[in-house]
Amino acid sequence: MTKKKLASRKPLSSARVLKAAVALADETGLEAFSMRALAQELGVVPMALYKHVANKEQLLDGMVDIVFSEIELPGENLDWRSAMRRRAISTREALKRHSWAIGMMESRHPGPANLKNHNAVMGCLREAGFPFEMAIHAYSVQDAYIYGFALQERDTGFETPDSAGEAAQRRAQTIDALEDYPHLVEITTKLPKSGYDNTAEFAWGLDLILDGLDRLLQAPRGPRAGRARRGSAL
Amino acid sequence: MTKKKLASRKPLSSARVLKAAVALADETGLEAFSMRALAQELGVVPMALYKHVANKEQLLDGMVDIVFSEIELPGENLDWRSAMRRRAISTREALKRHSWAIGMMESRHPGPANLKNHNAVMGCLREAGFPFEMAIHAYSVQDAYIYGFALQERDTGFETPDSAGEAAQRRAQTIDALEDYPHLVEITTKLPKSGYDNTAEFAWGLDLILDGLDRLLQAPRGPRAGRARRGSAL
DNA sequence: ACTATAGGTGTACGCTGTACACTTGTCAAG
DNA sequence: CTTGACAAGTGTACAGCGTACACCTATAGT
Repeated sequence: MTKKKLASRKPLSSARVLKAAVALADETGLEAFSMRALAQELGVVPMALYKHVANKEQLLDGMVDIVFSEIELPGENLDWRSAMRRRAISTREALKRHSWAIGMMESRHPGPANLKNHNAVMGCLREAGFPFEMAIHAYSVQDAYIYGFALQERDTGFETPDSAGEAAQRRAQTIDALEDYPHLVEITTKLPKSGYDNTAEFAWGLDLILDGLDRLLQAPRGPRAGRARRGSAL
Repeated sequence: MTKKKLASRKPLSSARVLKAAVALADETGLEAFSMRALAQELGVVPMALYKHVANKEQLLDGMVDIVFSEIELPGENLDWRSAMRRRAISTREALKRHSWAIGMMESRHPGPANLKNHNAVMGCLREAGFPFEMAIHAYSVQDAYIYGFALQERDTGFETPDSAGEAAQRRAQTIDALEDYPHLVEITTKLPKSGYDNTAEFAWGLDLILDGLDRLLQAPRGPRAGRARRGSAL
C-alpha cells in the first residue's frame, strides 16, 4: 500500500524537477523562468523545490548538463572531420531546442555530461593526430564558432528561410536614417530573395573552419602561411 | 549665476547616467548592476534616473551602443584582410573591457554606433570584391567566432598566460572522478607548461578563418572544395 | 511677480530567491 | 498497534529588484 487516495500527485525528485525546469525554460524563456513558476508547473509550493535542489544556481547547473547530454559525442568509427562536423551540428541543434542555455554552456559548474563531452572531443582530435597545442587551437576555434553562431542565431531571430528576409526588414523599419547605411539597405533588400537558411549558413562557416584545420593537419605550419609574420604584435 | 551654493552635485543627464552605468557594470558585473546601485553611485535616489532613461532595458541598449562606439571601424585605406583583422581584435578588446556586454551585442535594439559598425564592416567586404551572399557568409563566420571566443574567454577565466594553467587546474580540482577523463587530465597538466595566451589563441583562430576567406575570394567555389558534396543533408 | 516646467524625492506594489519553522505522510522497530 | 524518526511538502517572512505615481522644489520665461 504505497499510495492511498491522493495518489494523483506522485512525489518529486531531483530528476523530475530538472526535467520540468528544462521544459519550462524551453517554453517560457530564461527571463520568465522562476522558482515560483516552476513550482506552480509541478503543482507544488515554491519551497518544496528546495528539498530536491540546493538553489537556483545549482538547478541551472543541472539543466545545462541535461543539454550537454543531448549532444552527440564524436563517433569512434568516423574520421575526425566527420565526427567533429556531426557533433558541431548536434550542438547547434541542442542549443536551438534550449536557447536559454546559450551563453551558459561553459560558464557553469560542469556536470558529468559536460566532462564526457569535452573529454571525447579532445580525445577525437588527439587520436586524429593533432599535436596537443594544435588540438587546443582546433577545439577553441570550433567551439567559439558554434557558440557564437548560436548566439547570433538567437539574436537575429531568423527562424526559417522564409522569415529571414521579413525579420531583416522588420528590424530595419525601427531605424530612422536608413539611407545613411547603404550596405544595411542592401542586406534588407537582397536577403529576402537569397533564400537565406540558417542551417546552411552554419554549415558554410563550419566547413570553412574544418577545411582550414584539415589543411594544417596535413602541413602543420600554422595559419597565415605564406604571409608576412608579426605584422603588428597581435 | 547658474549655480549658487549646492553646486557640488551637478545635474544628471542621459549621457552622464549612461557613462556611470557602463563604469559600474565594468566594476561590479551585470549581476550586481541595478538601478538602485547606479543611483547610489550617482548620489541620487533611484527614481531620479527615470527622468533621463526610460527604463533599465533602454539603459542597457544605450550601454551596448557605447561599447560599439569603442570598436575600431574597418579602415578605408587598408586591404580587407587587415581591416577585418583589426576590427576583430578591437572588438575582442572592447568586450574584454566590458565583459557584461558579451551576449548582448546583437540582442538589443541597435543604436547609431551599432549601425555604423555593421554598415562599415559589410561595406568593407563588398568593396573588397566579395559577392553579396559570400559577404554575408564571411560576416557571419567572423562575428560568430569573435562573439563566441569572447564568451569562452569570459567563462574559462584564463586572464593572463601565467594564470591559464592555474585556472585549468583549479577547475579540475572540483571534479571527483578525474581519472575517467584522460584527455581533460592532459589539458590540466600540459596547458600550464605550454605558455597559453588568450590573445595569441584568438589570433590563431582568426587567421585560420581569414585565410579560408581569402582563398575563397580568389577561387570562389565555397568551402569543402574537393570533397563529396551533400554528404547528409545536414 | 507669477507660473510653467524640468529634475529630484518618497512611498508603495508586485515580483524575485530563499531562510526558517511548521505540518504531514510513510515506514521500521519495539 | 504504537511510537518515533525521517523525508517531503507548507506557510510565513525578509531583503532586494524594477518602476508607477504623487509630490516637492528650484529655475526660466513672460
